Amino acid sequence: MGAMTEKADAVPSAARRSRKVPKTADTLDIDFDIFGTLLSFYVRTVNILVSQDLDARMERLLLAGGTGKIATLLLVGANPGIRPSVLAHVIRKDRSAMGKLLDAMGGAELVEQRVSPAERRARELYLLPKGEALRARVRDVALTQDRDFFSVLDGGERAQLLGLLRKVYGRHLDGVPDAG
Amino acid sequence: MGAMTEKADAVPSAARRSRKVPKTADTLDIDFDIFGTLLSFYVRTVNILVSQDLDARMERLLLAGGTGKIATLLLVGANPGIRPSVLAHVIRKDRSAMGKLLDAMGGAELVEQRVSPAERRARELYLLPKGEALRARVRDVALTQDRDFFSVLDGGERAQLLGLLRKVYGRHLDGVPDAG
DNA sequence: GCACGATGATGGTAGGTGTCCACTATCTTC
DNA sequence: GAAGATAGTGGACACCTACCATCATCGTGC
Repeated sequence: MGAMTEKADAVPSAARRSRKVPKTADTLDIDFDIFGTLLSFYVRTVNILVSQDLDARMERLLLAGGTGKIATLLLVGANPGIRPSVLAHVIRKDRSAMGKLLDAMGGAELVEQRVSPAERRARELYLLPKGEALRARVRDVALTQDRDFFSVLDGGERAQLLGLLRKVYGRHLDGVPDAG
Repeated sequence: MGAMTEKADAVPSAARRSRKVPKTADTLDIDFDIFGTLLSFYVRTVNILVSQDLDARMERLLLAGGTGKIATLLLVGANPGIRPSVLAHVIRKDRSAMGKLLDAMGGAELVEQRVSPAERRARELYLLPKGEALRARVRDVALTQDRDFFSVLDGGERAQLLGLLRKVYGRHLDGVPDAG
């Protein structure tokens, strides 16, 4: 394909590979109106794009879906004993949905729940050996995907974007440390 | 509540209002591991937060859900005659899902589809009077919500975030103009 | 002029996700 | 000891995404 809308890049994302560009209409003269200024539109659409790309790369590791599975592996791995309610809070997931995901991951022998000796209502979460093994691989893929997907940004821009998103996240989520 | 995790802000977001902070566990000493450096995690979580806030503000205007409803109103309004396939592409939505949303919006007398005289396979989209009226109100709410939600950022930071997200968006979506 | 491949839209389906609520066990406060 | 709050569980429901098959239409090549 000529120089038209093709974009040179080394790593095709999942969105790029799927045939999405309409062929018999010009998509280059769209008037975005205020959309061009809405952060929420861009956050949403970039999220869709990065999620599809990440899911495509993870699908052989994680097999089935499970929004929050990656986050759970990584955060439980880094915080053995973390509670479902804390995990749900940090990743902004409904508590009962969190419980269901943990049940599924327990069934897959990735995570186990133990009653907290400090408080018998609460559970502590720990990775099982299969979970530890998967965590290592998920970590590698996640880091690589993040680097590749956002490679259009140079190092300084990447740090800027991270800082700004963290600032927004920190502002809207109570009781969460400044991550990093 | 003391100075603990309460954050001073003028406009409580939907996420802030819902009781999400675990009460009997410390959430401030979480080790984010690599998550603290993953743009994808922040993009995803900020998206959840901003979507919930936006949905809360829009719910009386839009009544039922409809991911893409806001985008459709604004983009069809700004581009009368736009095609479903183009719209789907720009907002990264499955074409058949786009069609279903348009059917629902047609049923609500917000949007109409006309066979394109240029190509009878294609449809052109136009807002109906109810859609135009709703568009005006949705626009106001969207602009206000965006300003309030991202108010932790100053003007320069906001412009930075917008520029960086646009750059990522433009890189991963073929055939889309630099919005703005 | 016709066959074939491509395109735009439509309809159907399956699976996954998010949200909310009721309930139980447990803990704290009065 | 009662009452209210908390952590977790289970169920229900609505919504969303993704994919595929199908049809009408269009463009291209022979």
